[in-house]
Amino acid sequence: MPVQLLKIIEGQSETPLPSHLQKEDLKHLQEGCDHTNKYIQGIVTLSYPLTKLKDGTDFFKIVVQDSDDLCPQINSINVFIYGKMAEDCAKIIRHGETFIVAGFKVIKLPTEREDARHDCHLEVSEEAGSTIYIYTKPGATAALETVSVSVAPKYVYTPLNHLKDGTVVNLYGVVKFFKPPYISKGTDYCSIVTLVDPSNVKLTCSLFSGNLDSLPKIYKVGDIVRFHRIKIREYNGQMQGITSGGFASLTFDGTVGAPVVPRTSSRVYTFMDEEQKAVEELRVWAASNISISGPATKLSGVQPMLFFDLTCQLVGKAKVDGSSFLLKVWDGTECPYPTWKVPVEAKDLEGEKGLLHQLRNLAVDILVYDNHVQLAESLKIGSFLRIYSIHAKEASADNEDVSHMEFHLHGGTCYGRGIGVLPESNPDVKELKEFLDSVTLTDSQNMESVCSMDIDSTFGNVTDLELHLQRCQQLSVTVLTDHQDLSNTELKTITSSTAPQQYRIRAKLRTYKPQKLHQSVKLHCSKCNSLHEVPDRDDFDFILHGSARTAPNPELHNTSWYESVTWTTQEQKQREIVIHFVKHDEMLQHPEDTLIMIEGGTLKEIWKLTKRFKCVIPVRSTEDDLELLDLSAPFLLKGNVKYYGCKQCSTPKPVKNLNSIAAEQQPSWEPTEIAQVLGIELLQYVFIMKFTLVDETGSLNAYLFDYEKFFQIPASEILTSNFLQQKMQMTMNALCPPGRKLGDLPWLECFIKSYNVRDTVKNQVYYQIFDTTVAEDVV
DNA sequence: TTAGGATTGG
Repeated sequence: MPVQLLKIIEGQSETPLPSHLQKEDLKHLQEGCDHTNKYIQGIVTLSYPLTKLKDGTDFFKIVVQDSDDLCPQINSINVFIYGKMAEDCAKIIRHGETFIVAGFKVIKLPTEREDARHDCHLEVSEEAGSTIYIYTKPGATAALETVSVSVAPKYVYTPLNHLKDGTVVNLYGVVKFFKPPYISKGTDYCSIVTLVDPSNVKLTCSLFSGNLDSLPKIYKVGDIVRFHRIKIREYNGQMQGITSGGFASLTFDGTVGAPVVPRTSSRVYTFMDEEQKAVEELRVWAASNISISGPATKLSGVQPMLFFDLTCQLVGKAKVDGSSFLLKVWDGTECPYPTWKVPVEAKDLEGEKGLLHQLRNLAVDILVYDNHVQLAESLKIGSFLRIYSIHAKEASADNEDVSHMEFHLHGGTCYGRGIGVLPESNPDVKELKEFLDSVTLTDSQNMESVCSMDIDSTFGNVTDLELHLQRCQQLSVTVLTDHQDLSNTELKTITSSTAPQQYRIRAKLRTYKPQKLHQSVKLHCSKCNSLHEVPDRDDFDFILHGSARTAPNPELHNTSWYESVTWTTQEQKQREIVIHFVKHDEMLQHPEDTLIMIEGGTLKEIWKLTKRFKCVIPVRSTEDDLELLDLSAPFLLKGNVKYYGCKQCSTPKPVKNLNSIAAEQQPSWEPTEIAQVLGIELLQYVFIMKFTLVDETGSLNAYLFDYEKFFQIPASEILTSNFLQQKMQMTMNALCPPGRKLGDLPWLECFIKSYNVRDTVKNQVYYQIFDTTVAEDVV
């Protein structure tokens, strides 16, 4: 969190600006772009009197002219300063002074400007984390120069690895485990919440409150919470959080890309851009660091001996006895097993009789026990619930031929067992409601046929909507290798959102580039992030020819760690070829285990040697050592693969460093290890492709950057394998069958992440596919 | 104060 600071500095040299800040030209300023590390500098040409807004906030407006870049079209901008900063600035800012601001917000107004002023204005305030620097002219009044205001951030958030016993702190965390609020044995409700954050430290909090509403509204693992004033204590050698006076919490959906709307009962809370940023950052972190259980279980998917969470609607309830209570719920799907019916007196059953009859095959009985009874009694018919850790138990009564399924919510709160009421605004509830509505509609049309069906015909009464859903959920030609819990985002939503974010999408591949697949293979340096074309054989040949002019140096033959053999070719123009066989334990190894270094060989000769020996390193002689060839040539050949080094990032070391690998007990001659001892930054083969993806709402171009995972073909091997090239072509034909209409293209499920790329003129958002692979059965 | 995560009974 940037420290909000307002300073007066005499002369620019006295206190330099923070080094991460870069000057932004007015003409490059755009609403919606990330200006986090930018500042705007200009001369104050106009200022207005300090005023107060309707809500009492101080407001100060100035006009700042970019003195370095007097672009005739845009040379000045309005700056709106709010709150304490407005008051401070109004006191000290004078015309002609240099004004610098970082941490501003760019706002575009709908009206077109006709003067040379920017059509956006800057909004500046402590709350937005802005920093203002004013360079006063020498000789300004002494009183002004002494003004220096330093404002501490309003809230400081402690990472979970920095918690100390006995402190009261504010913190953010991702929910790793929780028990929904339940009635404790004392006087309060209790909720247990275990948080984790990017420090990877866990914190379990015991939260108590007499008011159910003031406990965090956590609905699922992965939700993000902000706690204010939580007390930290040590318990059993671990830090523990516990509610203290003034405890307050906000809870957010943990889904990347979902709106950042806090769930809270407080009417007053601080929530600024910084909070939004904190939540978004935690979401992205959580997406790849928290394992969230798979898709929610529906009644149609329950298995015996399963504990599951169910999102459902309450349609009936009844007192059974002192220690158990019956809930009748449905989720629109039908349990594939016969379900038990808990016998209760008709007079004890609360709920709409007509609906209960209508739903008699879809609603299930859940018996809740002990501590859950009191809460269950208070539930309202029609409300939406999430019941956590229901036990699905297969049982058979003596008088039954077939077994049935029972649903129990056992007593206690182990594993978060409990009942939570979901608000109608909850996205899962919205989805469920839509589904239930459609089921009710269908049922009212053919109720009799549905109800007359044999209950054992498991999927006999699948509704039209379900059929439609099944069609929509037809198998994708790609599968996700992680984060299956994320729900899909429409492409239009993605293209209209700011980056960086991560999304799960379901789209069709309209086209891709390059169409010639071998052109998709590049070499990538993970250190400097550069991409290179794979050199062709002519390049290598040329370098080999060049190095052949250097005569082998006999003094370098037969050392302690290699044995050397020299051949003279029988061609007209005689050539000398030297092969140095690297020894292990002073012994030569089998050829297939041996690394050789070669001087003076041709492309063909080297290629032949790679078939016989484990590794081949082309070298040439210098006065006192062997050295690698130019890095445009492969520094190592192993199997079918030529390994290259990054020219920019490599600092070749003496070849004798290989000795350290040779001396290992069982030298593996791994290219990464060889590269390391030779000071080579290994370039990796990678597929780079551009996929044009479409769905019903829009399209976007996403880059595929894949070493091996997506195609399940190593990029390093494809250039030398006809078989793999054919396999890749077939894969692409499956993902994007040539000559098909858009509607007939298969679906792809992918993860994509958006990211910003800024050049001198503008910021652009790109998308990259990740954690996605071609489905096994596609090729 | 309460709970302090860590299933399986009715």
